[in-house]
Amino acid sequence: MAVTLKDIAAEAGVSLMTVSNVVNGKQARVSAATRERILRIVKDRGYVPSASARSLAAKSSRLVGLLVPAEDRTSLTISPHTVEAIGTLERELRQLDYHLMLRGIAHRAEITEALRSWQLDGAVLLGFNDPEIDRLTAGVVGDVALVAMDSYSENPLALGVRSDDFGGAEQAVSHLVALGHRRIAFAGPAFSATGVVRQRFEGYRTVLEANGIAFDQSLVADVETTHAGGLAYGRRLTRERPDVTAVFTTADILAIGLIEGLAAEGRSVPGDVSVIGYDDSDLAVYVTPKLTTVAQDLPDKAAETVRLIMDRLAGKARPEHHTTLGVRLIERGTAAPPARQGGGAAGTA
Amino acid sequence: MAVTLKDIAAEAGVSLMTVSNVVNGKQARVSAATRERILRIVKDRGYVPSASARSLAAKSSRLVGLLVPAEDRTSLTISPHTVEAIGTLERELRQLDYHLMLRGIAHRAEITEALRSWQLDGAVLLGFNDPEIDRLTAGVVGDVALVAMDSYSENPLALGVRSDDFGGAEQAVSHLVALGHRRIAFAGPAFSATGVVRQRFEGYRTVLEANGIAFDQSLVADVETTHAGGLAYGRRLTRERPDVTAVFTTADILAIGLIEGLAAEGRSVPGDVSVIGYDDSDLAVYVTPKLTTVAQDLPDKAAETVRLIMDRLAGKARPEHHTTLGVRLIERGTAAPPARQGGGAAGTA
DNA sequence: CTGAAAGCGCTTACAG
DNA sequence: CTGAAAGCGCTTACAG
Repeated sequence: MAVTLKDIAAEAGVSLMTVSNVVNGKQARVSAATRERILRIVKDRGYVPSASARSLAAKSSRLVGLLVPAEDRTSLTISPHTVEAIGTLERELRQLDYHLMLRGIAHRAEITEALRSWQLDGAVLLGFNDPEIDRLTAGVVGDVALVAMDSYSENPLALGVRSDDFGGAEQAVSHLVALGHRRIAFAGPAFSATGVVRQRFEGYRTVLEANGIAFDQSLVADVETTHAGGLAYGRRLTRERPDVTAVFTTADILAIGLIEGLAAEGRSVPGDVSVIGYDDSDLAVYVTPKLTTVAQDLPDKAAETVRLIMDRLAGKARPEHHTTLGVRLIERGTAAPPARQGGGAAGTA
Repeated sequence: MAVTLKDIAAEAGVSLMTVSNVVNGKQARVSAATRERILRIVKDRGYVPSASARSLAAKSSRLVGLLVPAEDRTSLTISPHTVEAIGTLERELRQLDYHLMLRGIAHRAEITEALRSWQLDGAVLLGFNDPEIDRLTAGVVGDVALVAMDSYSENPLALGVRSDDFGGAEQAVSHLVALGHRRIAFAGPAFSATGVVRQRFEGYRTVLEANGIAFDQSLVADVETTHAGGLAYGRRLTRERPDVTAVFTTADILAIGLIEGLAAEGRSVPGDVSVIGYDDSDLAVYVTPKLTTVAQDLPDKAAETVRLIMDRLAGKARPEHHTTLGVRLIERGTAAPPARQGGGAAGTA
């Protein structure tokens, strides 16, 4: 078997405890000489502490879960925009000597199971919507340090970290208005009373109002956050609302599909229609023209998430409010003045 | 604290052991009546077994590591093409009641550490290159069930699962030759004697030879697998080798950058130059024209990876050979006959 | 500054 | 079919 604390203790001629203290860096409790000798042996023998023994004996597992919704027999849907978060989460945790367990959640009970079975110190909820988070009770999550990314739930059991979705929408739509657009559509997935998409919608509506543009419910489109969703919407929009000169979307991928759908109907971007995306994913610069979009700092969001978890673990009080990170509009090539507004592109070039 | 085996045993009036047997489904050892009674209580009390206690006592942790190379202070580089694999890996494992631990590896010693500290039953190596895998010794990895994805290493310590890279290149380059191309470049990252890129290169070279096309070393370009890498290469290629009419690339992202670089120099795809990508990532259909590319079945690869690990855990003999999965060329819009070959596009339209 | 004891929640032989 | 004992490798009080 692998070498254990006992082996090291025997070789060093000290007790288990002393080795344990040294390994865990409780310096004050061991003389420098002893410490160095033990560290030598630990290194020579290639001792690696047993995490399961440690979790069992201590109250801490040094394990954080990354919980992601998943259909039962289905793979995790990891959107391109969450991938980046995963990598950063892992790094931040690794640097603090924590480990990341990735777990798909098909039923709510699996949250409890994941948390309890591995005695997770904390967990981040990625991709759950607000109603799901609202429903979390102490019975389900115990008192694990929980952080929900992109949540607007007021459930005190799960701290929220998100970016300024309302402000992002404001920036995007203001930009469109400043360019001269008046008939601006909103395209995103169905939303409820709360959540990321709702916030962006409110930002959109607020800017319209502030600029004296009447809100038109028929300009709000329920579009799935996929390329196909955007594409279908682009065609539909051309047929049903050729008067629309700009669209604010809730995701780059949707915006890119939209642009293709528009093109399929002979309408160019930004010549005939301006389009603004959201996320500033890598994709945004791979397409032509490059996408004007709202950028959020994912690494920053992930780092903040880890910080919140660590604060909670360190026994700090729960913060009063959610954490909101800034966003900014990245102007590229898909938003322009409504020069040739209306009609198809075919005869206008 | 949470409810334990002991609590259940007490409530059911049986021994710890009996509950343990029931929970672990060792049916033969407990009467049906007792079993049902225990199961009831387990459910009512919401008992969740402690994974750390179990790993400590048993020889199995039911934990599989996903080890990914990572610079020290850097996030994991999760290429879009590996993301899909992660999701599928998680699902397959979850269905078998295993868990996935995601771990970035900065130094080789961290592999040992990850494996030993959590007593991982198995691990998949994702994104390591062949020389790194060659260097793995029993001292580093013990006898954990190890599977390296996309590896051509002959190291018996890490079984390999990959797709038919040689064949994929053959299909792509044959297609180009059939279209009438003779000056076909190869663009991919630097490669050594073995590995994925080397295989694709050999496939490329083999097809050229089979068709009586002299191999030209100056047509083999060392290009980083990024959009920027492809873009720079596109510009360079136009200036230095305007006679090239087709490029076979080792990644979609590189191909997309290449197309943009070509366009920046006034050359169109596929009008002036044909381009074939690799991976059939989502990206491939987001760009215009849609990318002709070689598709590999990532979910299948992930499933096969899990199967190999489980076989090893079940004590089956190590397979004789690596597992190789099929690939296929997806013809879309970036490969066409070399109609207007040579020169820039500006005056040829 | 260092140590002996108890215990974390399980499973593994081994008895009956 | 069921149980009492030992032990997995640690940490946590508590003594000295």
